[in-house]
Amino acid sequence: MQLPPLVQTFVLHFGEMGSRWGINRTVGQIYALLFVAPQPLCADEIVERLGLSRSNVSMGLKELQAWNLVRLQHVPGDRRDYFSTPDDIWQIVRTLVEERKKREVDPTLTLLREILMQEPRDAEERHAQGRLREMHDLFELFAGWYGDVRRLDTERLVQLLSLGAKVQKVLELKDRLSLGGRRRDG
Amino acid sequence: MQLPPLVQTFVLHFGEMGSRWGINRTVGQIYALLFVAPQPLCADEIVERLGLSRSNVSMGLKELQAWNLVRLQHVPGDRRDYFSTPDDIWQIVRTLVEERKKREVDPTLTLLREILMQEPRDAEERHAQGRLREMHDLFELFAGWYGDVRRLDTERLVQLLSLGAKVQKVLELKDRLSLGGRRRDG
DNA sequence: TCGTAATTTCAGGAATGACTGAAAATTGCG
DNA sequence: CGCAATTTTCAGTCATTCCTGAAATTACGA
Repeated sequence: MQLPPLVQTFVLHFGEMGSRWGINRTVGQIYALLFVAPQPLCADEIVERLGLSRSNVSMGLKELQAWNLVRLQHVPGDRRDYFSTPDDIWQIVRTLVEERKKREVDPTLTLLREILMQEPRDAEERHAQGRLREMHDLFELFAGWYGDVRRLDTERLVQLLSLGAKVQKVLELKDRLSLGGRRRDG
Repeated sequence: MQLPPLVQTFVLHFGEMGSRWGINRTVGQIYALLFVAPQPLCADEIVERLGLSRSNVSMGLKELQAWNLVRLQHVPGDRRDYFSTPDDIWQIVRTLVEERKKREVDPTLTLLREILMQEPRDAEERHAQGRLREMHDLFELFAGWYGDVRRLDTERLVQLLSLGAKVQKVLELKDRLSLGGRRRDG
């Protein structure tokens, strides 16, 4: 591995983190390298810097493309593919969350709905359905929140996150101001 | 595997999902089973229902305990340990997020801070630090938001999530009402 | 269309992680 | 304390995933 020490530390850490996230170590390392690179890299450059085989890098890049996490670019007069991550880190976050939702949350919701449609055969199944309904409602709540929030432009999103729980204060203020308005409960 | 069909569907799915999350399939299955069980189960019951070896179940339960995801209980007049998940699903969510933060976010933040303390040796390292500062700030933002929000009681948290981006509307209202107050930009 | 550069595929080997049974350790009771 | 029930540990085996080099395929310019 032929990297500046500072970059190497990060690449190794990110590779390990990747493996705790169902992403394999190599893919994590490739992504980390692209993330900090000042300009797009071609596969051979990645091979050289990370000390992986050419085919491994090819597969890793393919996986990252399947996740929409890297962009493919071309340098004029050069036939090789060059890869980079979006400059805007928020774009990365949005893609990551979107893809994970698509692969994990949505199928789980589908399955939960199917299970909840079934007729319970006995008390045990009835109890299980109750629990799974709780889980279903939880996932729906998160999915709904996310569906809403992802539409915010980044500036407003950051504003919201910066407020944290202080939003609560604003809501209380609102409640006091608009008691005549529509209420959630009742 | 000796389970009601409805439960089996869920257990198998959850096991697969677990393996996309750095949790092994067996541990995922054990957790799923405990989650839907109407009463606490002892290790032998888990062995019987999931068709795993006794030692495998023992290791799985140990891991779940390390994550604070299961509770150990005792039945009077019975020496065996019985395990269950919290009745309150929000307690489960809180634990899960808390543990993942502790194991993944916090160490990453520590590493990023260390990297940012170093003196860059060249333009490449300088650029990498710039990118890593962006990542650091992003993680800090999320960590701060989470640190705030986790203190909310569940009712208020649900209220907040239900609102979704409509919170934005309330914030705009607030801005209009309190123009004399502190402003974020400027 | 040919030739070359670049990329992808894939079968097999390497490494990692999961699972098991047997044995050791622990626990609670008489 | 001694015993039996229960749990845990661990070395070995099994399964899965990862990684590689060689060969096939694709893409492009002349």
